[in-house]
Formats: sequence, C-alpha cells, structure tokens
Amino acid sequence: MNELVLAAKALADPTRVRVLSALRSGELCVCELSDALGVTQSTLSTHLQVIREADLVTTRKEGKWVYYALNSEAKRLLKGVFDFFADELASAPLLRRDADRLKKRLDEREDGACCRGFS
Amino acid sequence: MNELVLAAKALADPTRVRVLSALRSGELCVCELSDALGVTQSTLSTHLQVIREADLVTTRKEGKWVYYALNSEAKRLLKGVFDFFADELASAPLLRRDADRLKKRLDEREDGACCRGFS
DNA sequence: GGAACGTATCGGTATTGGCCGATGTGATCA
DNA sequence: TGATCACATCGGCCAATACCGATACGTTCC
Repeated sequence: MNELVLAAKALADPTRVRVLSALRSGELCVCELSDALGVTQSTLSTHLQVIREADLVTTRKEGKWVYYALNSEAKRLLKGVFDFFADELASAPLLRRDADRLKKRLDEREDGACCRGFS
Repeated sequence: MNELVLAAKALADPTRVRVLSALRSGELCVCELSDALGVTQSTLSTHLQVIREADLVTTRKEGKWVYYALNSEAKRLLKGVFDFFADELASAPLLRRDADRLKKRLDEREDGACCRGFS
C-alpha cells in the first residue's frame, strides 16, 4: 500500500503534477524544469525529492547537471492517470504555459547540452 | 488539474486507501466502515470529507445512517489504480484484515439494515 | 587554486493535515 | 418530550509539508 500512497502523494500537489507532466516529454535537468515552471530552485528540489521517494524517476549526473527522467513504471502510471483526467488537464492554463516555455527552453539545447551549454 | 490533485490527495493516505478499497465492495455506512477499519468515528469522518471533496463518492441518507458509495467515475479510476498496484495491494495486511472484518460485518446486515438493525 | 555554475540541503516560518475527545445536529424510538 | 444513536464538525495538539533565502557540495573552466 505504501507504493500507492507515495505515488499518490507525488501527484497530490499542483507543482509536482506540473513537474511530472513536463517530464513526460522526456529527460530534463533541474534548471530546465526550473525555467519551464518558473519555480524557485530550492522549491523544485524538494518537490523532486518527493517524486524520487515515490520511485517514479531515475537520475543521471552529467557534468554539473542532474537529469531526471520518468522510469518505465511511472510512464505507464502517468499515462493512465493523465489519460483519465485528459479533459481536465487539456484545459489547465499552467500546464499549457509550462509546455510552451519548456519547448522554447529545449530549442536552446545545443548538442545535448542542457544549460546554456556554451563551450 | 485540480480534480487530479484532489483525487491524488484522496489516495495519499493509508487510511483513505483502506476506506476506498472497502467501498469498492459496495455501498457502506459510516459505522460499517468504522468497524471494519477499526478507526475512530471522528477520524473516519474527516477522511470521508477529503474523499467527498475529491468527488469520488455519493452519499445517501437513510434513517440515521449515511451510506457512502463510489460514483461511476471513481470506480473507473480506482479500478485503474488498484489494478496498477495490484501486486502490492494483494500483500497488504491491513487491506486483508479490513476485508475480513467487513465481510463479517456485512453478514450481520438484516434486510438491508446497516447497523444493528434490530427493529 | 579560485571563480562560476547546478543542485541538494538546511533553517525558519506559515500552512496544512492527522488524530482525538467533546460538542452539535438530526433522526429514531420510547 | 426526552433518551439514544449515527454522523459531522470543532478545538487542541503535534507532525508533516510548502515555500524561501542562505549555505554547502561537486563540477567545470580559467
């Protein structure tokens, strides 16, 4: 029962839903998430902790960056959940705005480098 | 997004998962739930409030009793969620115990009367 | 080595949430 | 009408959590 409860906690906050929604479009590092959602880095970091404790993500360190990605179970779970609430989510302004900003942010990626990857 | 978050909150506590799990076997009144789960009436009532706010249940008053039942959307949602976590939930001692006690409790129902329905 | 950056963690504060006993409310029954 | 029962709500208490700024840690680059 604990797994279910932890997963539910991960979805029980709007900011975390936004994080998980953003991660559905692929692996992201913290600064990309932070920019896309417009939340403080420390706030985001604690939300990511909750999501980690629910075992929904894998993390990968590359240079100074930490990339978060949904694991396969989380992908299946979130597909189910987001499909179920598809109508509601489709009309959520925050999610739309996040997606827009994320898209712009990702367009700035250069050769797989996440953050202002000027060499 | 709010619907999703409220539903997740409803599932984000072990006691509430037990309540929802019990309700999956049919309409129940508060005292039946209270007996089955072995939780205080006031505690149960506040959990039911959270579940109500998530719009997962309908309530029906009959005499002094209030019967709670999952609405159709909640049934679909919980089927999805409980199926997803089926392995984990199957080995949850609390849920097993609740189910046992609920069964015994329901066997004492007489002619649809919920609680010690002595006439 | 030192500066700059990305991320995690800490300290503090305000809010929320769980639990309980007590009280309020409405229905039943004598 | 008064007693009793089922349920909801309140008030108090404590733990958990959301948020932020500040700090710590590790990496990269000079």
